[in-house]
Amino acid sequence: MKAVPPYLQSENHPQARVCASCEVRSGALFGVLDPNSIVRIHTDIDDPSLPAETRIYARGEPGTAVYTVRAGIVRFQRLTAGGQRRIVRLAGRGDLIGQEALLQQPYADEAVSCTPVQLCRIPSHLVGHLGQADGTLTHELMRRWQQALEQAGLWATELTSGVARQRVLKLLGELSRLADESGEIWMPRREDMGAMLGLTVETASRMVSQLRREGVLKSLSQRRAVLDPDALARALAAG
Amino acid sequence: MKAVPPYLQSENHPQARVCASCEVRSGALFGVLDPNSIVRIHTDIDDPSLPAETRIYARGEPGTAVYTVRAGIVRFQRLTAGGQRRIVRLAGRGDLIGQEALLQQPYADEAVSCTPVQLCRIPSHLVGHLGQADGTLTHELMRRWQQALEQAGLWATELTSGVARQRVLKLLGELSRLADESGEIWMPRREDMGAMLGLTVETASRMVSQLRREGVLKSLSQRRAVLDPDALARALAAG
DNA sequence: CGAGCCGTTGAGGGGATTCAAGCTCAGTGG
DNA sequence: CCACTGAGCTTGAATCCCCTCAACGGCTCG
Repeated sequence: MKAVPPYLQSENHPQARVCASCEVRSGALFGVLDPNSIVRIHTDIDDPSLPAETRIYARGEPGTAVYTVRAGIVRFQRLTAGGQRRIVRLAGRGDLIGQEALLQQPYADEAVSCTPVQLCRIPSHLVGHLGQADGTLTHELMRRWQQALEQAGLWATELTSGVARQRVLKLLGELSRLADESGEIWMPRREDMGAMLGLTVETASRMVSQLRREGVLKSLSQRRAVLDPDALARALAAG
Repeated sequence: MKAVPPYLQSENHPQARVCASCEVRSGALFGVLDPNSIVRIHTDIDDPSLPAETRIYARGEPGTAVYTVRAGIVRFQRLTAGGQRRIVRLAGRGDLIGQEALLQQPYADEAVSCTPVQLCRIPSHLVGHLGQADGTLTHELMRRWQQALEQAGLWATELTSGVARQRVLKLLGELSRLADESGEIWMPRREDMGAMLGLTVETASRMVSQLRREGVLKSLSQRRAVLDPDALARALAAG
């Protein structure tokens, strides 16, 4: 039988319930802090809900806060030296974004909501000087960093090479891993798919249309779709 | 006037001098540990020199050690689901590789030496449980993680989109940043260039030959070349 | 209902790939 | 010393895939 974490005992505090649910979803990033820290955090963190296509922070902006994604999908993007936009990876429920703020560094990418999102905004000064902070927290943070690096590698290897059809198929696979429990996936705008895969809007559109005709994909609305996992797997295997 | 770090005082120990030079080059990753830790480390670390094209570790292999690159160039690569090799990024002098070992995780990528390399092999158990370790060390480690993530993003944005000529030019720019003080750069095998840029061997070769004819590049040997920085900049700007 | 954005589809051209053939160069052994 | 060898590099020709340019339709919103 698991003991109730200290910060769940103060249920009267309005922020407590938010953090509780957050704890469930994000793997207890701050569940290891001592009660005093938790009380301080409860009073200072914000949990903004943002509409889709809202910029959370810009690349190069001084990093003042780190965020947990409680719901929705966030994209990280950058501008090429040539001025074109590239999406580097996506973050979903439970992911930590803007960690570089904890190092007093400017944000490395621009972060934009792809869907309506619910965040947890934690001012970086609250986490304090990381050296003095609790060891389990820093360990967890490093785990997050490694996870992000792994993700970046996966995107780089799987989504930037091969023919257009394969790239789109692999992206659909990734999107299904970010899906909520409804089984529906978020469908990016064609321009965003292009920026993720290094393709043009037209090519992305052609591939999606083709897959829809083949029954791999069924559109529910402009931004929602359902996949046929078997058909997807078969199409991927067919090379 | 800077005080002599503790581990430099035991100059009689053979490993001490290696670490001293390592400290200079890698930004004092372990310069912050207390003297006792340093002594322990001196006795247990290894500083292997490996020829080119040697695998340092494999993807998925249990991570038992972290390495500092003291000299040479290391590539991180992975296999696509389709079985083709992709190079995700490069590491050079002063970079830390295989950090995931510190989290008791398997290595995320395969690491292979591109040139003869000198490494510093630090068994992960020496760094101990990161939570209990010195705060400055964990802070420095997190900085390294962020640096790797930034690099990965740069590779993803700059080297995987645009026409082949531009990609090769940008790669040359990156290689010049990894160059030693001689002003010569390491020229990858064409197959490796392809794996870095998502191009075929032939296309990579054509682009290099073209740039050589234009005077952007001059080959000294199979694996060494010198760049004309101005010509490179002009070619990049010409779009 | 017009405006604007987004998605779709078509036609044509261009750039990368594919397939194929020489070439260079370092290493080997006669 | 030099032919032999094999791996890597280069170049050519043909094909194909993706990009570019363009037009059109659907949808939302003022």
